[in-house]
Amino acid sequence: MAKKRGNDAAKSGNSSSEKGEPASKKLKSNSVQEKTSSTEASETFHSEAVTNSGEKWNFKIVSWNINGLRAWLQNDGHSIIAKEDPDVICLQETKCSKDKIPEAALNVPGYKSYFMSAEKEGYAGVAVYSKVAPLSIAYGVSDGEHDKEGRAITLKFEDFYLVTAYVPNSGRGLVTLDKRLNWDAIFLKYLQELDKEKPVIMCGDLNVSHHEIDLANPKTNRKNAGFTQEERDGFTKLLEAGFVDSFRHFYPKKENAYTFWTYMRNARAKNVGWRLDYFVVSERFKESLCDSLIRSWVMGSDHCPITLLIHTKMARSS
Amino acid sequence: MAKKRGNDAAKSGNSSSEKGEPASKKLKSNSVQEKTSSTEASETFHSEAVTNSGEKWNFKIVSWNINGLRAWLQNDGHSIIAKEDPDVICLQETKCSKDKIPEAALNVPGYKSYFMSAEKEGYAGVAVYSKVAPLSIAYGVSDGEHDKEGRAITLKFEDFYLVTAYVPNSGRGLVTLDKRLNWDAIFLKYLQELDKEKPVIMCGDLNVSHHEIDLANPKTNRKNAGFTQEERDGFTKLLEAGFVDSFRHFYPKKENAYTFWTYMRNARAKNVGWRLDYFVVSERFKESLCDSLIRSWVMGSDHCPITLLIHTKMARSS
DNA sequence: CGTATGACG
DNA sequence: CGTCGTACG
Repeated sequence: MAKKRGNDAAKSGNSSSEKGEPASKKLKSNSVQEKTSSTEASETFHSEAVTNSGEKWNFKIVSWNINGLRAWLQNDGHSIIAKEDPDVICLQETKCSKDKIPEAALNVPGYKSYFMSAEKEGYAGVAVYSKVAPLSIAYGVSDGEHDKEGRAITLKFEDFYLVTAYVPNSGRGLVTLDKRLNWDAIFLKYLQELDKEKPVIMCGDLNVSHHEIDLANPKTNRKNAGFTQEERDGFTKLLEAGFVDSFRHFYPKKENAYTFWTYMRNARAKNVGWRLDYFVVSERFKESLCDSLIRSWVMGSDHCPITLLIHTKMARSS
Repeated sequence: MAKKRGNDAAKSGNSSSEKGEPASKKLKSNSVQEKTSSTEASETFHSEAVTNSGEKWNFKIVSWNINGLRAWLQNDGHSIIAKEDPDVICLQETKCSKDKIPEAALNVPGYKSYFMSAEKEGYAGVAVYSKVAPLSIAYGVSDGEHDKEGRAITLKFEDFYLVTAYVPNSGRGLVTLDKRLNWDAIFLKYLQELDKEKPVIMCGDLNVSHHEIDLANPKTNRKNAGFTQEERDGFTKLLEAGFVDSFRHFYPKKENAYTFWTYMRNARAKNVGWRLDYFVVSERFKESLCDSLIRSWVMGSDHCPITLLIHTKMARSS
């Protein structure tokens, strides 16, 4: 039977505490706003977010670039599933061929699991766990070259498509920028095709920080992978095609909000980071959004998980 | 000026405590023999050993397969030099090209250093540190193929040659047994040539356990690298050519005396080991030997160091 | 800096 | 199991 969520998660305090500048987002009148002033994230997974029309969230999606499934398991990254209890969790950079996926990752109680690995050992790879079995599932983006690299999985649900992607990194010295720009074009078309049928929720490591606000050192990274004009333009083009950066939808001016910190130079402790991970949704799906959150305190990878809270009317069983 | 040793090292207790079955070796009458019964090594570097004719040791040589110079430095293997204060220390498997040797290993106060690295990065390689500058030094064994792999250094001293060697491993499935047997023949000739001129002290990782007593699991290793009949025969041939296994000279029946334990299966804690490291000397040099010791408690590699105590009449400065 | 390979032991 | 190398990020 369909289960309502959001309600039962109600507790005192800390809801919406990540919101520096709530924008198009309505806050519940009784929400506690302490800890709201700084850029600090509160270390809770609780939220009472609602849609613009006041419907409480009842479906949660997590996305996380885990930088190696096996290391992530050892680092207890896995525990995010118990803590967030998401309906769907999408993982990028599993770096693990299918036959080497540990039992604990293959069979997660309560979830169906889907994997797409790269041909190259220990490279790229994505995975999805879903409580609800999708109507159908598709691997890749229908491109011979990109699909060798295990970069996308699409789940068709009743009222939306969910696509998770690990977008090609342009590399040191931008040696693979061409591959990346080729992906951007192909991927946009892919999303547009899906969008003709149903609203799309696309999430993952998009390997770009869109604007200066989206990384700690915009000035010095203009020529570096993840902040070249070409990559930024690719993202702009995506939004212009009728999609929305859900985090900026809720927090248009929030600074110091990142999802990736290089392991080098103690960057995470200093919050010298990049926002590379996104939930991007079809324009018309905005009305179903309740919140878009960055779990910046969650360790286990050089990226942190991000969480999307939505209200869906589709039947859900768990 | 020449400095006498052995004497000044005198302390109470624990001398000769490694000796399970003292054989051709004379014990000092006042030596304490507690801890002598078991196979346990006492954790001391002290000794008052003398030659058959009663001359105290005054020259100490250490040999150690360190399994990676840089890791060994990090594991504080380096501290053996302060603890043993050897006149010469020979290292095998430095796994480090010359240009990558850390400063701390290049310049050891009180020692001259000599390195022979393999062409292949991170493979094999040997090194020698000596307080006394040798009369001359030679790298390799005058063989084009073997000498690409950085496997031997020869130091010419007044009254002996010191050769250190890292003998080729025959490999899993004995894939490089041929290379190994080729080495054995070439190396034996090389030693015999030196032996014509002066007595030879040869030390290092010979990658063979000679007899069943020299490894924990002789039955199951008959077909494995380090205990094949061919490798054992090679060692027998070396001894038949007029050389002596100094450890067996002193301890002909001592069991459970090993110098290598695989990192796998907790082998070292269980003393499931192999005696692969040796001091082999010219027959006529026996009269200069004071002791041949295994420092089985010294950590920092999957091998432990071994120590040779000799009496030399050559002038020594320090 | 850290997760992956693969060679070697 | 652990130390190397290289690729990748």
